[in-house]
Amino acid sequence: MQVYNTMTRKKEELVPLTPGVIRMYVCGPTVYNFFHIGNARPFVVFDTLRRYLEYKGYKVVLAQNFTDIDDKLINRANAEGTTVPEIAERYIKEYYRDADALSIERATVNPRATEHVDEIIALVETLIGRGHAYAADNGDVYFSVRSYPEYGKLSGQSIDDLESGARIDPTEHKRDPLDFAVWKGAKPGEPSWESPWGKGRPGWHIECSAMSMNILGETFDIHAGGQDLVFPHHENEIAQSEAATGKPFARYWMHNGYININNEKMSKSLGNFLLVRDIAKEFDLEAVRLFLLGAQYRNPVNFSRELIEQADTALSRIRTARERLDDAMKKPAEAPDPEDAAFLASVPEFRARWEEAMDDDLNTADALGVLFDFTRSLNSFVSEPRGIEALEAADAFMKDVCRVMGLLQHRREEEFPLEALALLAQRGAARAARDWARADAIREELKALGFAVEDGKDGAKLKRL
RNA sequence: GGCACCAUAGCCAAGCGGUAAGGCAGAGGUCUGCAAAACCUUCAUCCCCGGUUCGAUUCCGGGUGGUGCCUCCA
Repeated sequence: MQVYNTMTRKKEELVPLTPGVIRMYVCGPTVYNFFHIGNARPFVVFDTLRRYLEYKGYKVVLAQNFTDIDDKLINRANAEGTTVPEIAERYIKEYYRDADALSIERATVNPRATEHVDEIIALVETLIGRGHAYAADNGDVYFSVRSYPEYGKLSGQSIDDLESGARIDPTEHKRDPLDFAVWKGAKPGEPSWESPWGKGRPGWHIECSAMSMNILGETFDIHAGGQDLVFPHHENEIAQSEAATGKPFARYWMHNGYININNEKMSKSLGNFLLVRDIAKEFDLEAVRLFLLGAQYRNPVNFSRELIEQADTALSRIRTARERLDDAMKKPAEAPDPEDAAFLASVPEFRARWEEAMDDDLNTADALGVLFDFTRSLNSFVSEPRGIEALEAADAFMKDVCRVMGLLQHRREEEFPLEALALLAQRGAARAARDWARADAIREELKALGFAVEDGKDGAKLKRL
C-alpha cells in the first residue's frame, strides 16, 4: 500500500518496522467538549486506515490519546465549578458515544495524559540531561529548539523564518522565543503533580511523545492527525522524541485536510463548528461517515447540511442493496443459474479495483465508486433467484467493504411494531379487493408512523423512514 | 514575508500523458393499480494564457481566483 508521507511529501510504500505489525498513533481529542465534525475527520479516516490494514492481514496496534489536562479543561472546570477529572471523565464518555455512532472502532489503547505523568517527567529529565531542555526559575521546563538542528523538517519551516515571526510573551521565561514548554510550573489552584522542578503539569506536546513511545516503542510506524497539527505539535514531538532517544520517531506522517464551512476552516476558535452530537439528532451518523469518506482524506472538504442529506440518500442506496442481497440469500435458486458464473467471476474484479483504490493512499472516494458500481451490478443480479454460491461471494465482498469502510455496521431493528404490521396486513387486504383509495390511505397512515411501504413480487415490505 | 494546498457537470467528488469513475439532483423509459425501490438511457472536454509532446484535464512556466499553517486548534 502506498501512503502519503508528510515528511517526504510524497507517496511511499508502507513497510512496517516489524513485518506484519503496524504500530500507529493518532492524536486524539482534548476532552473539554463534544467533538465537532472537523474533529471527526481524522478519527474516521484513520479508523478506516486501521480497518483496512487489518483487512490486509496486519496486526494493528492503534493508540489514540485523550488529552485530559490542559488550559481548556482547567477553564471549563472553573467555569462550571467542578474539577478537571470530572470534566475529562464526562467528555471521554461522550467521545465514545459519538465515536460509536460513527462506527469508529475502539483503539487498541486510549492513553490519558494524566496516567502517564511519570513517563513524561522521565522524558523531560532525559531531555535536560542531554542538554535539550532547561528548567526556568518559575518551575517551567523548556525545550531548546536550537539544540535540535533538524527542527522544522516536517513542516518545512526554517528556524530562522520561524524566529522572525515568533511571538514574544514577556510572561514566559524562555531563553529563546522559539522554545516551548515541556513542563509547566503550577499556578495556584491548578491541578498539579510533584516533579523535580516543583509542582506542575505536562506541556501539551510532550504527552504525545511520552505516550506514543511508551506504548508503541521509540520508533513506530504511523503518526497521524489533522493538518493543523503539523506545526507546531508534530514538529515539536519529533524534536523532543528524537532529541531524547537519538532514534527516528514516527516513520510515516499522515495528515488529513480540514472540514470547511463556507470555504473557511471549521474550528472551535472561529466558532463556526457543528457538533457531531447535533448532527446525530437528525441523521444516522454513518451518513456523516460516508460524507467524510466521499473525499480523499488529504483534500479539504466543505461541509453543509445539503451534503449530509446527499450522503444519507447515498447510504440508503447501499443499505437497500444489502437488504436485497439478504432477501435473495433466504431463497436462492434451486440450481445454479446460467448467469451465476459471469457474476461470480466479476466479484474478484470488483474486489481488486476496490483494493487498488484503497492501496493508493486510502483513496476512499475512488473505493466508494467501486462499491456503487458493485451495488448496481448486484441489484440487477438479485432481481431473479440466483445460485447460493454467487450470492455468498457477493455477501463476503459486501461485508468486507462495509466492515472496512465502517458502513452499515449499526444493528437495525428487524422487528416492526404490531400496529404497523396490522396496517400492512389491512392494506394488503384492501389491495386484494382493489380498493386503491383505502390502500393509499393506509400507506399515508404508515408514513405518519415513520414507515414506507414498498410493493414487490413477494408482497409488500415495510421500511423505516 | 516564509511554507504548503486547491481550481473537473446544478451540488459533491475520483482520475492525472492517449481523448472524463461514482454519488446527489434533473430528464426520458421499464416495472407498478398508483407509488416506492430497482434497472436502462440521458446530462462536462476539466479557471485563463503560453510551452513540452504525435497527443495534456493530467507535465513545465506565467496569470487569475480560493484555502490553510507560521499562535490554542483535527
